[in-house]
Amino acid sequence: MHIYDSVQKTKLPFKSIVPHKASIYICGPTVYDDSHLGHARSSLSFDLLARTLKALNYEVIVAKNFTDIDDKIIKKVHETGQSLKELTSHYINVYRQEMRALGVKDADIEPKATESLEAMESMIQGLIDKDIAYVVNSGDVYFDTAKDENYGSISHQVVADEENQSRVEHNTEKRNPKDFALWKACPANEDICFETSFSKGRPGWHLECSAMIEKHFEGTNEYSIDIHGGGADLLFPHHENEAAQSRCATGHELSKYWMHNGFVNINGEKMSKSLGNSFFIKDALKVYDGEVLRNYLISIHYRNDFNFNEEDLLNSKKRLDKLYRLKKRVTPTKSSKPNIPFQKAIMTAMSDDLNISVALATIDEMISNANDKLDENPKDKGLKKETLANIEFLAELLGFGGKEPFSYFQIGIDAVTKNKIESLIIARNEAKKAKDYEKSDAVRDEISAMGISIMDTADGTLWEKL
RNA sequence: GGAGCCAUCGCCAAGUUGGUAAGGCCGUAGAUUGCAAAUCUGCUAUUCACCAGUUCGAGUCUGGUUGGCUCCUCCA
Repeated sequence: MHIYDSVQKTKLPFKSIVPHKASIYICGPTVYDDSHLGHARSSLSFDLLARTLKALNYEVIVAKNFTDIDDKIIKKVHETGQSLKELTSHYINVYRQEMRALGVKDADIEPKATESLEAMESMIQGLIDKDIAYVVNSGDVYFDTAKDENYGSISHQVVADEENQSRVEHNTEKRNPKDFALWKACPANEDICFETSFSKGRPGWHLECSAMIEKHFEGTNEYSIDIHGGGADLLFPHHENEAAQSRCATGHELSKYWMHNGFVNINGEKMSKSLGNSFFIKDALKVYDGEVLRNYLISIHYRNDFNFNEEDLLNSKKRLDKLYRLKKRVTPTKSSKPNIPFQKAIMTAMSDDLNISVALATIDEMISNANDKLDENPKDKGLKKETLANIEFLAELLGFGGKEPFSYFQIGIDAVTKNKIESLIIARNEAKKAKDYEKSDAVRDEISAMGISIMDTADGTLWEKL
């Protein structure tokens, strides 16, 4: 397995800190709003990573956090009148459902910030004791970046004169403009806050992840985890700060490898909350099946920017349709073992920093070969069994192709419509038998008008929803 | 202002140690079919934004130019 490390900016062979085990931590969502396609892509990217490592016989532990306390959440609590718990658990549940709809496997550990306050407090206290962190009059606790000589080694952002360059207004109590909050004291009129030895307040965003990683992973004396993942926008300052805190708190590096996924753009523009052009997963799922959406979102390498548009989505759906048509041809049958060269080719591609394009090309080739052979010998049982095994292998590794093929082509069709289609097909076949092609074509037009495509095969007339 | 990424056929897109351009969509010719659809086969980039350099040889390395994007502010 080779993965691209964003810190060293090069592809590196993956050597886990404990042999045959891989620990992965992914920065999850802040739960105050619905998730958008960017969250989906990030999740999908690391889902693919975890699945690939599992297929390579690693024992994989994935942790993905929920940031369930921060200013935006507090603001929304006050706006809606809901309790903190009501609000955050709602969005956590929605997130989980949406991720499942996209075929993302649940993380093994899903820590919440509010359930990790002790770990945070002790990490902060430890940094204060070492004089790496300091408490200011307001009660805020800041990290003194000047105390960490490796600060900047993650993102390579060397901000020499940040005070002049930055557009941020700095708290004048900070020792250094680069210093960032580990803990934010709450205003007197704020009741959503937590008591600690240094002040009543809430955790800083960067600190949460560091504390949760230390809480849930054992690590070694070199690293806490193998891979830390997240969106490309988190590299700086979020991951830089995480790394600094952890380095100073534990005496070793936080993560051996850092991976960052690219953005999802809509109309060539970055999708973000502040731009207000978010495409929410819930809205996408109203129009497209979760598996189709997954297949599309993973079809472009995770580090590239992703330009979402319907034409490309339909293109990728066509490839998935072909896979399911092949599955239909080999159903029903019992699977045997996947074809070894095929399996190897897919694993080689995915082991190369998740080279999905090569994997997809390999799948297209497998489909083409299988169809070709089935054209020659439709009753080739051995081929059918192997083909089904190939598809099942893909379903496990890439998370698509696992559905029963006939139902795949009937997604969104209710029983009444289904009956109507089937009776029309019978009517058409009767007309065909009588060689009344004018009538049979008219019936076909009627079926097409319903958005259904039909195809005459040796096994009878099959239909698909377009 | 600082840091960095990207530019390959009409569209999407692969191309780790430089060795002579994967795959999909679309289009097109054919096999098959009552006609379609599906499936299969053939064809479809002397060329990788542009210029210069290194080299026997560069899409791949170096320098520059142009164009697009991101981070430095909550953000996946």
